[in-house]
Amino acid sequence: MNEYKTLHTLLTERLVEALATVGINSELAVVTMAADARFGDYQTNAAMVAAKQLKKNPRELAQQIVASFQLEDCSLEIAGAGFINFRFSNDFLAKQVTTLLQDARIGVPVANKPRTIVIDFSSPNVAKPMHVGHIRSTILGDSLARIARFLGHRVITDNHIGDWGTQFGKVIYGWKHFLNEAALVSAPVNELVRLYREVNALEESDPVLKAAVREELVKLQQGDVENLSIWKKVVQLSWKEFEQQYQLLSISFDEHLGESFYNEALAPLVERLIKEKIAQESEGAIVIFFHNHPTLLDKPFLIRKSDGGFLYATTDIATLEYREQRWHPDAVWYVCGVPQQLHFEQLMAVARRLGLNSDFRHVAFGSILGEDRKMMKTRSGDNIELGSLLKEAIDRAFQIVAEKNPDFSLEEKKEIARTIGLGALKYADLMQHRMTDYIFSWDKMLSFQGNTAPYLQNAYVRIRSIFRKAKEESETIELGSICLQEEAERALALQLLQFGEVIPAVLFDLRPNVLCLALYELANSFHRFYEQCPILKAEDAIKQSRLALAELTARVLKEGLELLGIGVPERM
RNA sequence: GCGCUCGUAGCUCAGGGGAUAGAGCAGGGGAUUUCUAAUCCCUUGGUCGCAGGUUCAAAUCCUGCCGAGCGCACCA
Repeated sequence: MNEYKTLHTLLTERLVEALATVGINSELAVVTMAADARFGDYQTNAAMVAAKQLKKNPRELAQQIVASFQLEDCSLEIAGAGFINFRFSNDFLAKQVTTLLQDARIGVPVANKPRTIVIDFSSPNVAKPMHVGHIRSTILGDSLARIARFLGHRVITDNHIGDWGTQFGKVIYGWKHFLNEAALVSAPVNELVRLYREVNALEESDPVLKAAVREELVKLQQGDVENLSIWKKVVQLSWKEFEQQYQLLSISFDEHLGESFYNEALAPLVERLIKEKIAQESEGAIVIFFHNHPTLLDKPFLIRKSDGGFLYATTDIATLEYREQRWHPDAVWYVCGVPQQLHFEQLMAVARRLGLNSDFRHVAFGSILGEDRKMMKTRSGDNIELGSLLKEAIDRAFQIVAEKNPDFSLEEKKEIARTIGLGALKYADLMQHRMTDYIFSWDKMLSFQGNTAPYLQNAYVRIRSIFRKAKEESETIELGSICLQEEAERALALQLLQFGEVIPAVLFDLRPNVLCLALYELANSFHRFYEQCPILKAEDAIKQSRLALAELTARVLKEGLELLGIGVPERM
């Protein structure tokens, strides 16, 4: 499959040649998918752009380009102000899509320059449950990691957990005075939260207790053996619970180097930054100013508090350096909400000043809102816990499956419910443009209509069903070479061929919603094909061709969903 | 005050220099002796927040304004 080229690549290469013949800069060889099927399969606006630069008539230039363009299986036409439209022959598309049957990568090219990419995402806080605030980072980050890996990049996923900070004073005090051992065993993080809240409440009216809490924190920071061992247990218990949730979500990390991992690096780091005149004292604290950044002029970056304590900015700088030393990354992606935009802008400015020139990207995203358009919260105003969200997704999916297929075994219903419920939850997040705030709706994400995971999974399930039936009818199932006669077949084939173009495009601006849309359109094309083109009842050659199209569709759907971190059931 | 992000159909959202601005839901009308109707087809619906500017071409880029959300010194 080395010589396989996507339709887009093929057209771009030939267009470069044609433009060269006509004497036009090859940079203008930009090919896009046609805006409308009426205009063919692909189009280029090169003639219009070139006409402007060369002060020539766009349609005449288009004529010359078309005359110089060489690709047998593609017909060209000039339309409108100077658009050039490309339309492949059915035979050519059929031939191309047939070759995909032999390709394990279903037409997705491997990156020609593999990069080392560190992806920093999820980052929950120890002794607190994960909540809605972590969901987008977790799902988005995982999907980006999967896609980057599939394209051949070296990816390191690092969960920068919040395992150090002032909250430990309260947790340790609570642990020593109010710990309920039984509760700690059954629901560890819940118990830790209870301790935190109890101490927090008492503290307000009790200055003596407040001082004692403060003392526990200081002892921890100074390395007190007992407090350190309590802290370790708290971290372990929390991580264990996080891991269960990640496992349920099929998400894993290469590293989970939390904030505490960098503790010892912080003091020398600040000293060094002061010595190098990058940081300076201001109002008792140590800060970094950005005199060369107009928008950051009045926004210093605090790296040491006036009481000597460090901040997450300090840890982030230490992390920056650690990652550089250990992995020499070409890129570092921080998958973190848009409210932290300023922090990352500052952090990246520091990185540049330190001479780090990886491609740092803040992969920002908007908030999840409730039906009232406000940040999603429980009725009492607390954050909604991830665990309860996952459970509800599965429960709701179970209801639907049980209603639709009461005869499935309980075990199968449960498994299908997990795949559908969690898939729906993930997909609802990923199908959204990441910058927009979106309104969370169970009914929408679990619907079988529209751009949802169940709709895509259903398309896959229908294909599996066809193959089960085919197997009943005859022992061997033959996938023949594909021929495209019906419009629905052609449209489906084109969608299949474009999978290999979409995947790299997702990484261009780090937006899996592009992939979601492509998969939705594929499923939609398949459903249309399914309605219009009988498969098993067709005569042999057509049957084999249509089975092949169905098989490819199933593979693309499965692979595409996999890249989103979503599974597919065999039945539903 | 400064900054960031966003204003597109009744609702939820795509589209981020190109052709007559698209989907889903909701509303209306159809299709089922079936390979899963958990689907498909048809249809109603829009001054792309407002005003300027750049361009052969602006929902898209620039400026200003209005509106919403979020950040901006010792939390993360």
